[in-house]
Amino acid sequence: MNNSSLIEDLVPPKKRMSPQDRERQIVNQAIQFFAKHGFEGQLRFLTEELGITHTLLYHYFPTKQDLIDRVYQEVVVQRWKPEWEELLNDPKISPEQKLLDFYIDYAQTILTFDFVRILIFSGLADKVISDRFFNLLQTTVIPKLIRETRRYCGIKSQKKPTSQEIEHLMGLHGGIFYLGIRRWIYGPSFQIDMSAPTQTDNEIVKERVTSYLLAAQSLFKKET
Amino acid sequence: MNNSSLIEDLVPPKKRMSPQDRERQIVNQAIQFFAKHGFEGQLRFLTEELGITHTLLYHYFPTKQDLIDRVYQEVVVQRWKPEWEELLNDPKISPEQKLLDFYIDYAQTILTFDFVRILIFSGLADKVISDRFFNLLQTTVIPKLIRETRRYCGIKSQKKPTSQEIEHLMGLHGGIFYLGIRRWIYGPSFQIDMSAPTQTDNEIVKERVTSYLLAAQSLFKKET
DNA sequence: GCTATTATTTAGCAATTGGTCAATAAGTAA
DNA sequence: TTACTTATTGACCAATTGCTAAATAATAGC
Repeated sequence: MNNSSLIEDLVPPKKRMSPQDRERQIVNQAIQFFAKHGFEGQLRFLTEELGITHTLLYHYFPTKQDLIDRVYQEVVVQRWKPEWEELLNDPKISPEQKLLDFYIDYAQTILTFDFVRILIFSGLADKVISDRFFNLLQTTVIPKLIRETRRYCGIKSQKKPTSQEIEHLMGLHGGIFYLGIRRWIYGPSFQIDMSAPTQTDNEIVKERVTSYLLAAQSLFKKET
Repeated sequence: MNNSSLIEDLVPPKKRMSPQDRERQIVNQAIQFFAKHGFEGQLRFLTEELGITHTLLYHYFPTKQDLIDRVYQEVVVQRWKPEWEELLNDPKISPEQKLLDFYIDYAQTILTFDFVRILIFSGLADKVISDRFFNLLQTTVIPKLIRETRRYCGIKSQKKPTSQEIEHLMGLHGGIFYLGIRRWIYGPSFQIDMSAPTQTDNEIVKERVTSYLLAAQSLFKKET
């Protein structure tokens, strides 16, 4: 009963919360919840974790889809960085440095538990959010990445990317995304022996980008 | 009513089927069904597709889990080819040819709608089947692939694979698996422009393996 | 045709699940 | 204290879902 007891301070306050705080709390928990269980997870379990009744959840999000849409927004849409395009257009940076800087930041941004799993859950189900994300990729950074690859290889062509160039880039792209799949979907069963010294994500990304450029040179230099 | 009419022959017979045929029919449909909707798909919809009552399904598979286990077996476990190990141990084949032959057949084997999606669904959920599959990978082909990579690079070391070697291989492995993710999970939204000439899967795999070996040489030759 | 077997269906149950509505009680301003 | 707003809850609902038991009907063997 005594709200000022020390023990009570360790427990999240059960009193009335301001709508903003409560909504924030719900969304944060929902992100972790849906990333873990998928969008078919039962809302009653989510509210159980939150320590509220499921009725209160419906007060903030009238339908389950409303909550899902909000989670999509926060996890995927808002995570896209417009500065990636600026970086790739910066004339003061060399092609290899651009690719490296981009993929290191890209990897750090998307290789998280909630992003990887929610993107995959979306792809398996309605594809709404994965579509939007990949549209961004295809229309913005991919053409620039290929332009920089050509520049690195000393190719002058202004033609639109060939399927071979895109596929080669997808090899790199997939190799990096696969880090997230191993870590957040397959889980600990597919981890490398941890007793030996392991590389950091940045080191791994760097080696993949370097390998990509090296192979690009030998694949494309004969052309034009 | 006339069972011998030509039209009837085009429609699957609705009569009593032998237990073996019926079971086969159920399993085949269940594979496609679970691959499409995940393991939370409702059995009533599956039986609807089959044109039978859901009660009959329970006659053949007493619980849903029994059916799921059977699907796992057919799609993932039985798809593993023991001859992959033989191929990689064949002394008459060059390292690059081995890697190429292996990954071309591996890609053809696993880059299917049902395999890719069921493996991912499993990884997102209980991980039972993805664990088993990756254990096979880690204990059988991966060490051999790295041994052949070393041989290709002219490295004599007998030490167990380093994390750098494994990670480099994972770059290739992920790049190939990503083909399946793009095709069967993200779907048509992330397909390359089809108006231009595209590469076949075999051509793509070949270029990735070649790139992998080329990069391996420059990554590892300085050692030992 | 007759009968025994069994593939298949009809009817239904208990638990679950997304969602509703009126009642309650914690703050706030007077 | 009192009145008022509203965050929060308890009780409930219709549809769904994995699963069961008894009834039905198609087939094979005699």
